Amino acid sequence: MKEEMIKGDSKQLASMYMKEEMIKGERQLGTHEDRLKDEVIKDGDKISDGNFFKSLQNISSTKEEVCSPGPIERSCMDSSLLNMKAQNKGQDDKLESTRAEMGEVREENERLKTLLSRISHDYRSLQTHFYDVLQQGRAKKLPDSPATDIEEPEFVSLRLGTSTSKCKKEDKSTTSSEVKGSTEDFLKIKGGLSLGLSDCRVDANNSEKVQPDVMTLSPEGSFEDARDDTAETTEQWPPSKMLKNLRSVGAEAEDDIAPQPQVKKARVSVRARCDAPTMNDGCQWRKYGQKIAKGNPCPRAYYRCTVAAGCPVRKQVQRCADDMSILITTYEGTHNHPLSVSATAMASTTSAAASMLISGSSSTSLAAYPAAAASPALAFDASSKPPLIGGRPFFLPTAAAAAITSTPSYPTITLDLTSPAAAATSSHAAFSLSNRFSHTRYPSTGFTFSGSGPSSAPWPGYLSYGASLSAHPTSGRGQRGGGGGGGSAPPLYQMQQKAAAAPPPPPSVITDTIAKAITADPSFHTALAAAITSYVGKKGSPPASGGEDSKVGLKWGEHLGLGLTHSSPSTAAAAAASSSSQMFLQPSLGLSGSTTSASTSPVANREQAH
DNA sequence: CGTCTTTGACCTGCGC
DNA sequence: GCGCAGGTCAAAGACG
Repeated sequence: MKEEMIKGDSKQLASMYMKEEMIKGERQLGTHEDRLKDEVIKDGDKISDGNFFKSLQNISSTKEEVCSPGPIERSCMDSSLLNMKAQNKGQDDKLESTRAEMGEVREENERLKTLLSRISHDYRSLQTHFYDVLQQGRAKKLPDSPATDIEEPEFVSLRLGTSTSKCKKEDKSTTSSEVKGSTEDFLKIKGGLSLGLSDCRVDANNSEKVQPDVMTLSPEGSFEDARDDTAETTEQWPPSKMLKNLRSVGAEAEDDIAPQPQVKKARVSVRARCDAPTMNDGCQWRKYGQKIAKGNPCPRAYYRCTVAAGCPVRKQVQRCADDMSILITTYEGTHNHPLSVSATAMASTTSAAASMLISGSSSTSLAAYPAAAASPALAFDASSKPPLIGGRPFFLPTAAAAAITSTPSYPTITLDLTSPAAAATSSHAAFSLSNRFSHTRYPSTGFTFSGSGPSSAPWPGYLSYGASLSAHPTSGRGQRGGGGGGGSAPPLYQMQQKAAAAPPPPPSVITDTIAKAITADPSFHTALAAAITSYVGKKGSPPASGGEDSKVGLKWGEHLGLGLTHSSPSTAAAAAASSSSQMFLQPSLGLSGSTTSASTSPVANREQAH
C-alpha cells in the first residue's frame, strides 16, 4: 500500500513537474510573444502594409525558435513537446485571426484614405467654385460701364452715405476727399468688388446720378439686393433730418433725393461677456448718444465709427438685462475705409453672418413672420483684407452661436459669445451650422467644421478659425483720436444688410429657413471659402492666392468634422431686447473675451489704428 | 484748446 | 391724430 502510495505520489510529482515545465514553456512563449507583439505595435508606423505580414511571419518563426527544446531541458521537454505543438497550433490560429484583423484594418485604412482624398477634393471644388464666382462677378462688372463711370458711382454711393457727415464736417479739417480718395484707390484696386451684400436701393431720380456699381457675390438676385443695399447706405444714412438741413442749406444734387422709405437692414449682433464698457473690435468709435431702452434698465449707447470721416458705420452697445456681464454690441452700416486686422476680423465675421441672413431674408420667408418683439439688432458691415481668396481674408473671430432674431424692421443674426465655449480660453472662433443647414446642398460634407485649436473645439467636429476678440477698458478717452484703419490698406468691401420683419417662428421653421438661405446663397459659400482660406492661412503658411497645397487640403480635411451636429438653444440668457425665439446655429466660440491681452489694450489698439 | 462724453430735447416711425 | 419708443442732435461739461 505504502509503495503504491509512494509510486502514486512519485507519479503525481512527476506529472506535476511536467506540468510546471509546461507552464514555464508557455510562460516563456507567451512572454516572448507579447514582447514581439509590442515590437510590432511599436514599429507599426515603420511597417508598411506590404511588410507587415512579413513581420508576422518573422514573429511566428521566432516562436518556433523559442519552442525548440534546449539540451538541458530535453528530458522534460520531450513529454511536453506534444503539448507545446498543440499550443503552437493555437498560436497559429491566433496568428491567422490577427492577420485577418490586420487585413480589415488595412481595408479601413484604405477607406479612410479614400475619404480623405474625397474631402480634399471637395475642398478644392469649393475653392474653385469661389474663384468662379469671383471671376463671374468681375466679368459682370467690367462690361457694365466704363472705368471712369465705375468708380464714380461707387464713390457717389459711398459719398451719399456719408454726405451729411461730409457736409457737416466739411468745415472741419478732415477732408472727405481724402476718404474718397482712399476709397477710390481701394475700388481701383479691387475693381469695386464687394463680397458683401450691399444695399443699393436706388430710386428713379437717383438712379441717374447714382448707379451703384458695387458688385457682390451674393446670391442670384444678389445684384438686385446689392443695389438696394447700396442705396440704403447712400440714402439711408443721412437721417431725414440731416437731409432736410442739407436741402435747406442748398445741397445741390441731394435735392433730388426723394425721401426713402425706411429700408430694412439686416443686423448682426454680438453677445459676449465683457466687463469693459465696450468690446475692442478694432475700430475707433465715438459715442454720440445714450438712451434707456424699454425693457432694459441698462442704457443703450450709440457709437459712430470715427476711423474715417463720414464712415456710416454705427454700433449700439447695451448690457443684457438678464445678465449684466453680457455685452450686446450691434453693428450697422458699411465702413468706407480700410480696417485694421482686428477690425477686419470682426467685420468679416459679422459680414458672413449678415450675408447669410440677408440672403435668407431676401429669398426666404423670414419676412413673412411679423415681428413680435423688438430686439436690439445690429448690422455689421465688413471691410476686409485682401490676402487670400479673391483678396478677401476671412476671419471668424469669436462667434459662438449664431441666432436669427426677429425685429420689427430688421432681420438680425446674433453671434453669441457667451456660450460655454466662450468660457474657454481659446481665442478661436467657430462658426458652425447645424446639420439642417447641410442636408440640402452638401449632404456629404455637412459643412460642419471641425475645430483646430487645442481647446477651441468644445464641440467636436468644428472648424475654428479667426481672431480673438477681447475686451478693453475704454473708459474715458481710451479710443480718442480715431486714426486711420490698419496700415494694410485693404480694399473696400461693402457689406450691407437688408432687413425683413421676422417674428419668432418655430425653431424648425427658422432652421429650415436658414438652411434654405445658406444653401442657396453663393455669398455664404464665398464667405465659407474665404473662411477656410483664412483658417488655412492661419495655420502658418499663407497660401498663395489660389494655391493651397495638398498638405493644406489634407490638413483641412483632417479637421473636417463629418459628423453632423445639431445646435441646441443656448441657455445663455437672451438679452431682454432679444427675442426669445433665437435659433442658435451652434455656439463654439472661444472668447478670450474679458481677458485683455497686450495687443488689445487701448494703447495697442490706438497704435494699431494709427 | 481740441476732442470726447454726457444728457436733455428733438425727430421719426409705428401702432392704436 | 396721439402716444410711445427708438434714434439722433447739439450744447455743456470734462479731460488730457
